[in-house]
Amino acid sequence: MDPRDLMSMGEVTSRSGFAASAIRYYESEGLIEAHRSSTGQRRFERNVLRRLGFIRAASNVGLSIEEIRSELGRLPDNRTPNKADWHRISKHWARRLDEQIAALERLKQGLDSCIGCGCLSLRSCAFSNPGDVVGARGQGAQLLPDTLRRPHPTRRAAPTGPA
Amino acid sequence: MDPRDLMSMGEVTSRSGFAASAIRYYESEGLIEAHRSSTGQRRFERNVLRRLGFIRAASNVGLSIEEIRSELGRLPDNRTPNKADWHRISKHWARRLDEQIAALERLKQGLDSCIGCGCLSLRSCAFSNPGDVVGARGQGAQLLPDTLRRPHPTRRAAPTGPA
DNA sequence: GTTGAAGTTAAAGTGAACTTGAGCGCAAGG
DNA sequence: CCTTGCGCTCAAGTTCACTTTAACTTCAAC
Repeated sequence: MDPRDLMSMGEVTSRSGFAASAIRYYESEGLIEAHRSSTGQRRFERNVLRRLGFIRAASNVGLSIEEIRSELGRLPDNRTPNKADWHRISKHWARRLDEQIAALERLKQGLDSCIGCGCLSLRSCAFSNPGDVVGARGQGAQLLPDTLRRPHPTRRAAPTGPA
Repeated sequence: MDPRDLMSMGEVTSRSGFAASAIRYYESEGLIEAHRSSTGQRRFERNVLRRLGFIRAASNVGLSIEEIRSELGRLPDNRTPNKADWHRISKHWARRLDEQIAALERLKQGLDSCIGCGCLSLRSCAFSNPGDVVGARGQGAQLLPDTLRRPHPTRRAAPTGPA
């Protein structure tokens, strides 16, 4: 690998649109790799741009860093990834998007029938029903999957209420 | 208001499904109100249940506390809100959901045409294009609205890159 | 009267995905 | 040579929507 072909941090930030801090973070998380110059500066191979593109796209679809890491891990490490490789690992995104769309449709459905009637009752209204507390637990389709719930870091499971 | 009609914290947690800490938080944020007993315990009017229902539903749609506060602020404060009031303030949620659905459809479309071809190019691929850096800023439909972008607290605007 | 459950406060903690800041070294251009 | 700016590391800060903890007080039942 001719050092001529390696990119500086500045080049990567301007070509990828990511901040330098984000790029360092991705490196620290093992999503991308960097060589070092003799004086310790990062030097990137061109393929990081493609990886960064994938990272942005995946993150737009809602994947976490953890998930992105594991998807990137499926790339071949003995050769340069080709179209088919990228295609393979992003294939099931369509399914995830379909699920998200379906969830929103369900929510809208509930909105029409429930708020449309002005009830918003905690007891009978599935829309505002906590789902675990009043209804049977885990029964029936959740209105929203976790990926679309505004991710409250500390609210890992549904609120269990006071013991 | 007969104190007989007021509810204790325990009653509200079990009827609403929210944890006591969440209820105190909502009170501190001004989303709900509480009276106090002579010894300092909270006493809630029945209408908080309806408000809490609204809060859960709104939060499922993806509204922030800030937005919920302002929506609740539109309720009449001189009389008990009625069906029409609740209906009015939740009316445009359907539109928001439609926008979210449309955004996901666009994303899926992009996925089909862009990742389908294996390109993922930072230059030509709208799917992974940062949108502000490479493309004209603010032009064209965003693939994802802010409500569906995984909300990175510190990333308020799109990354501006290195000056 | 004693006990345990339920309530109170204020302050600190949580998690993700980064950003910001302090305090450095190094590089390139005039 | 000197400045300007890019780059480095490591630690700490940020946001949101709560939860958890510590240290009490009060209520209800026995």
